[in-house]
Amino acid sequence: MLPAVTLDIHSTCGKDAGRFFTVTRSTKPRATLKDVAHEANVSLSTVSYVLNDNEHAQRISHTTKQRVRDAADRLAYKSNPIGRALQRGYTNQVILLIVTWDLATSHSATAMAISRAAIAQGFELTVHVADNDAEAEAFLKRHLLHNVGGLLVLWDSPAMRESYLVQLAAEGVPVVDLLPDSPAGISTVTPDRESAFLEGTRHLIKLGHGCIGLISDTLTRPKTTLCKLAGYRRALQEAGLNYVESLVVDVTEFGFEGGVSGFPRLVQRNPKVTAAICINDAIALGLIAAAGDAGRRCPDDFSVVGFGDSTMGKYWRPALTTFGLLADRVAKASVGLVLQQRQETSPEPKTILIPEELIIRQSTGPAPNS
Amino acid sequence: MLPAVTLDIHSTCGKDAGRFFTVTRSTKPRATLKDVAHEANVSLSTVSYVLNDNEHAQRISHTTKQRVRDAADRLAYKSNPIGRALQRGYTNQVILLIVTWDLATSHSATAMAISRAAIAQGFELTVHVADNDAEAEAFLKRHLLHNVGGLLVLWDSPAMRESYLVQLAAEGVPVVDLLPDSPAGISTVTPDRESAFLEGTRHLIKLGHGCIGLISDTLTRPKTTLCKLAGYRRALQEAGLNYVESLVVDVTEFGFEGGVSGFPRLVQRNPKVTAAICINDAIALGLIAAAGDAGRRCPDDFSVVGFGDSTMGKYWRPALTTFGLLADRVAKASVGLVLQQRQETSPEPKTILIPEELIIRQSTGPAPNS
DNA sequence: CGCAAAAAGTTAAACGTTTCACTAGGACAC
DNA sequence: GTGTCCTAGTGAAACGTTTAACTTTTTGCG
Repeated sequence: MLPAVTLDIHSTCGKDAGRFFTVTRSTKPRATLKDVAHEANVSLSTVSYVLNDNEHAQRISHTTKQRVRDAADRLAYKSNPIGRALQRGYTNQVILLIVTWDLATSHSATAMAISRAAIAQGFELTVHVADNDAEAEAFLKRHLLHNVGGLLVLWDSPAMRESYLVQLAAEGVPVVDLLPDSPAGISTVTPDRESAFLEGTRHLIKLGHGCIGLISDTLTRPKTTLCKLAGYRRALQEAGLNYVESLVVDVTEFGFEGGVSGFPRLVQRNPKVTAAICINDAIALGLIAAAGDAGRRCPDDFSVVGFGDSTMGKYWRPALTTFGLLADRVAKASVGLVLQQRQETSPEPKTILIPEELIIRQSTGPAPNS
Repeated sequence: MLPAVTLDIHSTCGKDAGRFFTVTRSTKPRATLKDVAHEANVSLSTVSYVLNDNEHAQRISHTTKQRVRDAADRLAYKSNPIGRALQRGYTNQVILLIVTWDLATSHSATAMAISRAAIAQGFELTVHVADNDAEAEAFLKRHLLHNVGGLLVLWDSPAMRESYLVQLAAEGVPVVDLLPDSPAGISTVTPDRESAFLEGTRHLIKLGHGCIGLISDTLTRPKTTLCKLAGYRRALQEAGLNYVESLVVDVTEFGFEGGVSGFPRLVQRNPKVTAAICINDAIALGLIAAAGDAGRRCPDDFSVVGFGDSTMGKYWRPALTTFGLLADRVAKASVGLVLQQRQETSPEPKTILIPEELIIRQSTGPAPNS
């Protein structure tokens, strides 16, 4: 009945494994509506009405209701979601599709928050991690499309999203994209990177810094980085400061090492620079470390702002000033959007920006020569 | 048809939201087996046999098979997992239930790894995060028990696991526990904490340390901590060193601050101590920080070993010597166990221990006075 | 008393699949 | 010509729900 399978578990078996207390499976099948109906001496539909507490349930007498409920209790009846889904034509399952090379980052925290939010709205969250585009494609082609309550997508490649998400949305699946640069017509929930960098740069300006660097991605900047850059430029403009190309340093390595290599390049090109804002925390910490190695203490000689509120940054010394994403709000908003799209027959795509919170710690201070 | 819902999304709406490219839902329902049968001019059952490539499919001529497959392609038929699940009586859904107060740790990494492993075996992973025991209970009572392929559990409370998991297993749900101290009769996959601490303590002894502290949990030690303690004691015993009560320090705060407060207590009670092994990375980093504050540099004056291979520890200076869990192996083993239990009618509980890898970095060095 | 309308349920079809049991038609042997 | 076996399928029940449409009984009212 069940498909055959070959196992391949290479591992040591614990010494107290198999205490010879073997669980024997009870073969007694679970109670169904039919069983309850029989037990309560009513028809199957009556049981369904009572247990779902429908509008139709008002047409059923109180005594019968009680009899049904008692019977259900006696038989420990639990409704079978499969049967229900088949009849109703939809499930309460929301799928989170993650296609990305870097899982270490906040994605998993987002996933957990989404699970919570989904549960709160009566959904259940299925997480599908794909290692590459091909796997994700296979998944979408095969499994999906059927009866799913909604689809949330964390997919690095905009091209791939373009080719699949639009089609899915057209087929009636509520799709919400969690990264910017979404295809037209797809709803998006994403952190407000521009406002964050606006606020972060403002923070540095207010501290007296007049020459502020931006440590960025590789040259082929994704939309996420462009948003951050835009915020940075707006803050400079507001304050009447010039935007200088040389203050934006592109690092090729994405993490800590990127920050380490970025510092000398930034300082060499701009001797007067006293602060920098970085596109993520790891780069920021690398920058602090490299600055320290070069004899410039943070925050006395050099201020640094990160992005992402990593645990690393929290416990680093000096503790990192950074932006925390309100993962709960992202989760709530995206699940909410799915729900909303399920209701409407021709939903209008929405973009919801979730603000990031500036967390001021020790890595930013007054400009040294002020 | 769909349940009504009230939304409550408080957030700024992006300026380029709703580019007035509205996706209109095609109302055309998806093709079913029936449609394919009609298209190919065969009976419904024939289509089922062909598309599943059953043993019965051998009784069907090659030409008919091709006709069916062509028809399915033309209609873009995709099998409906709900219908299938209802008929078969089981799903390929594995549920990961996480009930814990600390989500920041490796749980989410494990979750992602399990998702991967599940997919590789043809399952899909549903993650259910519960904030407390009551929520988890509600979930198990309501949703679960039905048609689920398996249940993986990360639940802090052993008492709760005791009361639910055993019952579930008896009802035929393959249950795998991912924390130690499992109820009797439940299969477990868990890191081999004892061997890790054995190896970690050995590492310190080999470096010449003769007085090694252990920074532990609160006094009501969970099984996880007891395992670690056992490994520590075994290593001491092997080396002919005495086990001294005062070298084991219980900290009340679980994270970084715990390490900070633990250091003075350890040193005060044992002036000769030159190294410590900690039950997690955060405590270890706190310990290093506190040691530095007290004028004892790591690793020259004081060696520290952590547990968990956090990103923090990786980029800390000095980089932390710690243990990395092979999350992929945990995932593979646990999904494998679920599969295995599904096959057997009265499965024997197994305990699989996954080894942890000692990652030697900069926070451990030769004992100072050797 | 007679009729309408409300109250309290019941019947049966439908959702999409799987699979056991059956059959129509032909080939082959005797 | 009859019986047996094989090939290539078909028919129909079953899985557990939901729900539109119907029925039966009771009550209200003139």
